[in-house]
Amino acid sequence: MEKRIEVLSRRLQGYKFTPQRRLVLEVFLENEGDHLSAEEAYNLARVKDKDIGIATIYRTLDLLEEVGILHKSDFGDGRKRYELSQEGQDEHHHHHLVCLGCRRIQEVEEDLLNQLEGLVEEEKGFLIVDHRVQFYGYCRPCREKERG
Amino acid sequence: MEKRIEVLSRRLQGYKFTPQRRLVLEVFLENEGDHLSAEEAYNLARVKDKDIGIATIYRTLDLLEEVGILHKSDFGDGRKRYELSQEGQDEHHHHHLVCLGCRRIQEVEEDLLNQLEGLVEEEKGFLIVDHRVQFYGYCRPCREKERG
DNA sequence: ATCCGTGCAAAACCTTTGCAAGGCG
DNA sequence: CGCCTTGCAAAGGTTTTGCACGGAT
Repeated sequence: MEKRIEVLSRRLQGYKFTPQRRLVLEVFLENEGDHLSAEEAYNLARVKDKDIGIATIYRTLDLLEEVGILHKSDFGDGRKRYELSQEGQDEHHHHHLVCLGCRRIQEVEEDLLNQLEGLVEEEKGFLIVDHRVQFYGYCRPCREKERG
Repeated sequence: MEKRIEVLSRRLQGYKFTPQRRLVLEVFLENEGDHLSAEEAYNLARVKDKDIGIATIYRTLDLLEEVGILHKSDFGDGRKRYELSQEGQDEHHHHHLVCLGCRRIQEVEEDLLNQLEGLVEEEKGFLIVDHRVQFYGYCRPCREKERG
């Protein structure tokens, strides 16, 4: 954990690695795989530093996204969400499963969209630089609970 | 146009077909294919009725979505957008091209996602009931302007 | 008279910004 | 000192809500 924080913090060259910024980073490392909203990150951070401000959270999220540590998403629930960027991933292939039951978000790895993208570029002359794919439905636990 | 309005208005059974609601419907019919935000719809509606209120627009958009006349989307630009639902379309297959240059949104018809959806359901046990696919990039006019 | 729908203004919600104070080289 | 960062509070942008008025049944 210490090691990972240290490695990630190197991307903050030119910016100070303040206790608050470190704290936000910790929160995301401790909740890896989660897609946290600013408020959620704020609440988690406040457990360790009750004086941290929400504005600092927003500013830190912006910063961490700018340097590529976090990735911002929007699932249409009225707030932006952030997740730890996967190392070595080219930042372009994100598929999310948004459960309409529990609102949990999981990821899918496959990228079968490439052929579709090729078609679109060819037919529409539209140069694709990013895409967003979200599936809405019900995850296995929610489906089982429903049946139960 | 009159005919289409009359047909669509039948879906409002149980609700009054007021002049304001009719006006909002007209705006969407006259701008078919566009993805209008509440404010845009408001401005277009005000041309014909300068006294219409923004709250009425919001309430009407909700209502028209509820009865299936409009479809709501969120392209991550901080406001919800509405488009006329396509007749006979099962409301499930929307692909959008969001131009990062001019912010115009166009649609793609193909649905090559079915196979991907099948895979997801099989592997993750996630029952998909809707999806959102958005491509971000540059449309042909913007690319040509760039080159010029 | 009763509903429902409207317009206005206020509130709500998430996010950003201004600013004075703090931290640290 | 000078610069960056912080926390607070205020402001901003979008959407929702409370409320009294008004029109239609």
